[in-house]
Amino acid sequence: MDLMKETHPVFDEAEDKSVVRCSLTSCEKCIGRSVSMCSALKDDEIKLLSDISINISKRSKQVICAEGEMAEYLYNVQSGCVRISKMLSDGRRQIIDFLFPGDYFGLVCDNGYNYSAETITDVNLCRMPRNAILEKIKEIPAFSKKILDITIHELLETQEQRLLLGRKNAKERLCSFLLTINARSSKVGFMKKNHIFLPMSRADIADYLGLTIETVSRQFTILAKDNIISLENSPLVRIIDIEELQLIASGG
Amino acid sequence: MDLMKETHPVFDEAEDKSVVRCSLTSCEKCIGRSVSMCSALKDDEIKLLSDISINISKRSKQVICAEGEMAEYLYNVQSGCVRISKMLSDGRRQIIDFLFPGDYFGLVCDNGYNYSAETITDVNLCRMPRNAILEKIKEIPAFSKKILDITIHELLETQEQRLLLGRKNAKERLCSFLLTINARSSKVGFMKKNHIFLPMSRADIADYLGLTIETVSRQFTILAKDNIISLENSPLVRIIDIEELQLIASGG
DNA sequence: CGTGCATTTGACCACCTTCAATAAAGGTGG
DNA sequence: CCACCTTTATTGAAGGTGGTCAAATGCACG
Repeated sequence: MDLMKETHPVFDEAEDKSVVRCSLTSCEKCIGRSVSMCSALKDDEIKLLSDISINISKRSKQVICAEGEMAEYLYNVQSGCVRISKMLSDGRRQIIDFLFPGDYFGLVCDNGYNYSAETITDVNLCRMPRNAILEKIKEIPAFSKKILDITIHELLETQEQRLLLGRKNAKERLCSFLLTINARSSKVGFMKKNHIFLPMSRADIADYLGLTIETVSRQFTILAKDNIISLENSPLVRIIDIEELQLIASGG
Repeated sequence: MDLMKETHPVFDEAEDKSVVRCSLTSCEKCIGRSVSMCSALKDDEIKLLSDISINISKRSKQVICAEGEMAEYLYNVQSGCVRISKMLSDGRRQIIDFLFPGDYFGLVCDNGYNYSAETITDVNLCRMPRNAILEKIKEIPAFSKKILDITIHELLETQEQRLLLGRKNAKERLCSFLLTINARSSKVGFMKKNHIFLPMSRADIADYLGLTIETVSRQFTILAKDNIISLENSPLVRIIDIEELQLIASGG
């Protein structure tokens, strides 16, 4: 049974007791209140949302939702790291994004979810019914505008990523990745300057960058040998030469 | 001077006389009125928009706007084909999308345009001031919702494209491309069933698919030899075996 | 201290790119 | 209308970047 849990992360007996009704106080403390879509809502509007939202805790390596599944809910990441990905029938995988506190997912889909979402670390989520959100979008212009702004920003990043996948080499891809993660985690503010925490595996990074595990590992080694980064304490990466990193990332 | 025109498509002495005020009747005839963002507007709202919009005609191979430039306008394609692309400093290019009648561009940017737009064929455009559109978004919920829907759809397609660029091989990429163009041009309804009109060059297709001209050309030849498509009359492609095309595109 | 998994490293290989030549198509001027 | 030139597309041969396969190392956990 322990093995089943590992290979089929859908098993999560802890789920039941980890689901709790959302309270106003939990909304007050939520990071989404200041940086995510909820920041466009007034206190009384938040109240309406919190009434239909629940807090969910999940252990790492669990499935939150699967590609193709009916899209019932929208999720906001409150703590931890989530990956969203798409798959080809033979198992080739493309990771679309790594989500950190304040990010949400589940809005962008037509009919069913167009990607799977899985936890990378232990995660706290806020789960809202999708159709209720769509109602709010129609009713509250400021909310609609905020969602649009976030979606546009997401589209910009995805277009940047297409330039990476279509035209950058392995080294340039990894440098771009490190800078992206650095910028995002420093924005959420839970890392020392120029220190990057990488909760995801080499396989995840590879599937995000359109490379293999081996190529990612080799490029890490090369960047460390060239004194551009340091890999001293494992899941942490220290950026030594950020200018050089930026130069490589942008294609020389 | 003629040479300048070729290498620097920014020169377009015909532009002045090809710019005309937008009229209500031109809005009535515009394809955007039924399929694009304008479909969310009532007649009197269209009137307000048409007052601040102008119609622009451009010859093929002209620059509409350049990456990094101040984003003043939003454009709606009324006829012809436009490509939008991003570049690396050394000239490597990634085409983000080919735009057909009914498509618009210029909304998604932060500060300046994040991509260049160039005409592939002769093109008719509707040009609107960007900040006026942003005002309308705030004022008219139905308009805001429509823009959001279009943006979400765009994001879905861009994510699908990331799976292509990150994980598909050359043959799968070209098959996916042919199916995408086929679906889009049949939606606008100006092509015979299973006939695809490809106004863009091999170089454009290559830069869209993250490949080289030669690889694209070779894959075309292979698909034709395998009787999956036919290349008889040049810019037109006929799909012979669409099921096979779909099978290859989705990774076997 | 041994097992299991992730990561690193090495050797070889394949797909796509690069370079180069040829063919076809398109545009211009005589 | 044809000759000439330019541009674009096709095809071939050689080369390189990243993939595949395999082994070794490191690390966490019982």
